Amino acid sequence: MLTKNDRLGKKLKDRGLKATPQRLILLNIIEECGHVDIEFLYKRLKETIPTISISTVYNNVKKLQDAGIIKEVSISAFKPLYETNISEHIHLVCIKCRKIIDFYVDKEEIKKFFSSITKKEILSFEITLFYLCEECKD
Amino acid sequence: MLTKNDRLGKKLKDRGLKATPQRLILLNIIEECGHVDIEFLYKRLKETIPTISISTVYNNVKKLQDAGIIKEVSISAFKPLYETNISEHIHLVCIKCRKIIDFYVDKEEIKKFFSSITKKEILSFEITLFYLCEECKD
DNA sequence: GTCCATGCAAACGATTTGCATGCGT
DNA sequence: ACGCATGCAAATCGTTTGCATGGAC
Repeated sequence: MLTKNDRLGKKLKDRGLKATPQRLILLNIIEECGHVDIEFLYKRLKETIPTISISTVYNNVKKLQDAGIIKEVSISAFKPLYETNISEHIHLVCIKCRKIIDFYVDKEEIKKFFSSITKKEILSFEITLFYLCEECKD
Repeated sequence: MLTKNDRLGKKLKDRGLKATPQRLILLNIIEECGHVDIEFLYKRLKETIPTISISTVYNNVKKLQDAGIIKEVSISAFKPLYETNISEHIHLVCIKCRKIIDFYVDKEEIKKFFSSITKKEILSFEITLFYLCEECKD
């Protein structure tokens, strides 16, 4: 039975990165909170490690990105966000509360749909859909 | 018969913005070049108006965005880009030469497709597709 | 002992703001 | 004459870098 920290530590070591407390907590925050920006990460990290430096946050986010452990999300009117979800999915954004949720799709189905529309071989995609979530419909 | 400047000037005045030379040329550059960043705009504007200030570029880009005349494009690994195209379309990005082209779609068809997949009423979308363009296939 | 990550401070780049000037109406 | 846009400089914000320290292997 692997603890959460063991699992996150393994994730890091598998890519040749040391499993420091800073990195474990950072990964944990991203996993739990979904789509977070640098500022949010820094604030949350400081709760556990009050001495953490903002440069450590930036440096680690970049390292984890390069290692393919986290991914940057670009959505207009949002700051760059980070997520641990590597598998292909699309984002659903509520136009009112701005909450972002992941929606898993059949990657091949999406690629096929757009290949047929564009008459080009689509290799990958970034898709954000805007809607009004249940809570905001009231 | 409207000249290009008349047309761009009207676009500005219709939204309550003055049609200054800086704004007319800025709009003209975005229209001609498609997806441009601030730096590119500034360099190109200086060719015609050598005294133009970078703050004028920033301020005008923001004003035109607020007025709905130009739109910001967010794509991972790209700086924020601006386009005059307001009508809904998707972006095709070559993974090799990074050239971006617009592809016009039937908005309703796209919304219907994703509404049926997600079981939610999709109101709008931001879609970027990655592919290998003809020139780069060699 | 070596390597790498950290925290701090300084540097840097991008963007915003305040203000004096000047143009267009 | 008035209001807004401009250009400049300074201020600010976000991000990166250099470096000394310290911990893990």
